[in-house]
Amino acid sequence: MNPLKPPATADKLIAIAESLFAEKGFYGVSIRDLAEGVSIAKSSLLHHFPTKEKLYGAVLKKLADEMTLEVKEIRERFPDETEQIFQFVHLLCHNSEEKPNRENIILRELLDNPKRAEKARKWFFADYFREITDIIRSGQNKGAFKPVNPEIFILQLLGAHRYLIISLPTVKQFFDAAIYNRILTDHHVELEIFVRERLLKTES
Amino acid sequence: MNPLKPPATADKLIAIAESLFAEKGFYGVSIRDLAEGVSIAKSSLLHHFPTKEKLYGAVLKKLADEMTLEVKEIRERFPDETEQIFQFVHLLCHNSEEKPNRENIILRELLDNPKRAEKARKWFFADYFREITDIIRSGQNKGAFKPVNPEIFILQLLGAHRYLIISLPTVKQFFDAAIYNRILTDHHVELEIFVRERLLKTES
DNA sequence: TATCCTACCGACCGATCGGTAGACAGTCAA
DNA sequence: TTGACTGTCTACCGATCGGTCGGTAGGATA
Repeated sequence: MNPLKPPATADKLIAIAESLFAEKGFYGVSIRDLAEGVSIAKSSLLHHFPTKEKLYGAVLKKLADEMTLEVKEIRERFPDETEQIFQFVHLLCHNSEEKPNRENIILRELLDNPKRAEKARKWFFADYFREITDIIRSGQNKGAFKPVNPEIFILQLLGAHRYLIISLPTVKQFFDAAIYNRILTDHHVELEIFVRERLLKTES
Repeated sequence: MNPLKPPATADKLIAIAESLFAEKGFYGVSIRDLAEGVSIAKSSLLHHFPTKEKLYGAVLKKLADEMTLEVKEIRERFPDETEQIFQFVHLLCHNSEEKPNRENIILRELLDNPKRAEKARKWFFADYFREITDIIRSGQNKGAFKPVNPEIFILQLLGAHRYLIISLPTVKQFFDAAIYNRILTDHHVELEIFVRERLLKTES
């Protein structure tokens, strides 16, 4: 709780929870598994996070905060919206290699959220989604982007990326082994082409 | 088991299982829930499907068979690959309204499959995926399609669609209520534009 | 010294999990 | 009429679930 010197145990719990929830989903992981993952007793886990739901929420919040910050940094560092959107595509592809758990957890949350929404759970990724669509709106206001629906465009862009990422372990058998290493780079190029053709008004 | 006169109970179990697994995932549904859903005792369910896994597998097989058949019918009915791929996009959007459970189950299976693959589980949607990518390869052989990677192209197309569909319940708050009814049609149009720009060699 | 707080523990709780065993009624063929 | 088979039931099993309980060690405060 103390932001100056946070106890390492809570952070370790969030880390192992991110990994296990990504792999098996909320119901597929027990708090016993999580406690054993950081070598403490189950009741000690419940001292830090009084319910399993609270720990899951902490994982979502940490992910959402990180991702929102990344987009905000792009918007501050690059003044041009065209540059911003290509940096965002680069960020997507980069993070899928560096932090592969993210895509799994986000998709699981999208699948489960409507059911949990009854309990007045907030959607943790609302700020993140708003930041990205704001890039589109800003570029459209300056006349640089075509008048696509920002939300639909971003959902299709995120979907084209995330679906491929989570499918790779399953469908990689369909790819020739020789070209398998090029899939991610080819995919990255395809996403950039998609952005260029559907969003940019001027061809370079 | 008897194909001539299948007992209605097994079919009802598959139907309720499709609905509940789509909503809550494999671990989020108990065989008690499923049995109660068709008003029989839990042990009666286990008479028809000796394990929960077997029932889940039956659901996946039924979905995969239906979807593969739909694509095959398109390929038989329309000789032109360009027509086939647009019919396929239409099928995607149409089924998301008619059979909304499908997208959820398929995405959950993609998320969980790598873990279950250790048990030598086959991937039920392999034929389906092969049928669609074959459309691309066939069109490329005839010179009608650009030389995109068929698997990457289809994964991006499926992803752009399915991700938006499963996101809608969560993100619809971001859409203006007045245009909410137009989302699915706008999305359909965008998918067609994506296919036209990335796949077709000739512009109409 | 006395008190409080944080982090942790083992033991235990009621509920539910997937799955088994055995009985019973209906159907149908020998 | 008998016997096999099918579909259903109640009762039960050991294991595990998320969570509570009382208590302890140690450091900070007074």
